[in-house]
Amino acid sequence: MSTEPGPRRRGVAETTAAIERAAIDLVTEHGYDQVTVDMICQAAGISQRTFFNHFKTKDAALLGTDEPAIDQQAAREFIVSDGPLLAEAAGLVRIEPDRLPADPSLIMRRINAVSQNPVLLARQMERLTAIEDELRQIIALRLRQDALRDGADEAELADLPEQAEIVTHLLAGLMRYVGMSWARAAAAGTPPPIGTEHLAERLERVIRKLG
Amino acid sequence: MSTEPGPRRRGVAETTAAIERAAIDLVTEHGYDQVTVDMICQAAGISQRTFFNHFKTKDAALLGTDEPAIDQQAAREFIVSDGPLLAEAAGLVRIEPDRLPADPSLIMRRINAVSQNPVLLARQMERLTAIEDELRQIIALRLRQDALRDGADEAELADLPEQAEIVTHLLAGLMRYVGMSWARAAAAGTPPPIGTEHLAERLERVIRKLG
DNA sequence: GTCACTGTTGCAGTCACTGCATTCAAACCT
DNA sequence: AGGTTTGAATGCAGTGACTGCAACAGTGAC
Repeated sequence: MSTEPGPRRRGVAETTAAIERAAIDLVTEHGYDQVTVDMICQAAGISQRTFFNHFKTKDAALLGTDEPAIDQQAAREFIVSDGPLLAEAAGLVRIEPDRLPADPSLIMRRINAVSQNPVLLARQMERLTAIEDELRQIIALRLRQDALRDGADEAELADLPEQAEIVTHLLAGLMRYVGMSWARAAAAGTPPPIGTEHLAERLERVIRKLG
Repeated sequence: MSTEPGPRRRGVAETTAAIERAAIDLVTEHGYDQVTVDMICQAAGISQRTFFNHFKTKDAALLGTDEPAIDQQAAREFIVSDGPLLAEAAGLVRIEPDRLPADPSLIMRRINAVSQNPVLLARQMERLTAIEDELRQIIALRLRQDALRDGADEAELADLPEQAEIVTHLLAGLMRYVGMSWARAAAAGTPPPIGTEHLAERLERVIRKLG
């Protein structure tokens, strides 16, 4: 029909990357509401059906395939550590490096796009809830370690699961904070946003007030 | 045309309530995915256009018009109090009584429906973010009070806004916990779910571990 | 060459949601 | 009472996200 010979055989990874790039570019230029899936498809040179073969939703394409996950090695160390709980726990959540887009500038543009769109920001935050379960189990183990170390009684041990849940939710809130400040710094042009180290001292001060 | 004489003049409130009731009933019976807006409209005896005149989205009809809000009187007391910060702050968020549905059993059915649907649960949680801004300002005022009382220095005062944001996010996580346990208790049939009083002692124990 | 595999596609259809113009009952006015 | 205004409800046509299905075309294996 045209000069393009049927299906482009460029492999899953390339097509996926092309979609992500097109999506970010368009949203950066026109804003979230003004961009349709059809526009993204056209820019990426694929059909709409192909788009939805690669991404479950329009939002997913904008957020990318790199999801936050728990660093298993760090989790093992965290469980037996006796350092500041929240600050250490905040360091558990990472993004798997091999899932990151090949083009590094894409990350920056994505952070920019996401931080300027309430809808995307909300979706981004929702992703964190996906790992909350895993997180809760790790925190339960850590609390158990702490309790045993302190020689806790029966009643206190029984309350640990519930406490783990509270801590997990507190932590989820904290991760949202980290995400937001990261996005904000990125949007403002400040190059390397905060890590969790910077957070530790501040958290300590905050927690002292909570009692 | 039919026996029904044109548009039912039953007032906004009644129609809204009818939609809410129909929505909850259907989702309770068939599950979220199996219920379409058309079905809700038919059950409520209205047109689809009317549905969207009353609710912005399908989700909104299921969650109801009663949104969480900050109790202004409680907020004023909170700012000058020197009690446990997080536990007290968790008590600030209420649902305006006059916004609650007339039929009390509707609330129970709604909590049940929402707690069994991840999508709705997520939307419910999103609503909390709407008041986070207001919350942050109140917490900033409270932190300022605390700081002045303790005779804080210049540097510490400058850090207060950032601290207020951290506390707000921690608190947001905590409110999600309260909401979840409430929903869980309701789903399990346990009649009166926890209040924030019950939370206070537990929180104290948790926070002691966070340092 | 044939065959299985896989990435891609078109198409038809569903569902959520919107803008616009219209209708009808009730309240208001004279 | 008769005319006007108002506000809830509606029909309709259209957009945009998303799905299921069947088909098609390069790619590599035998």
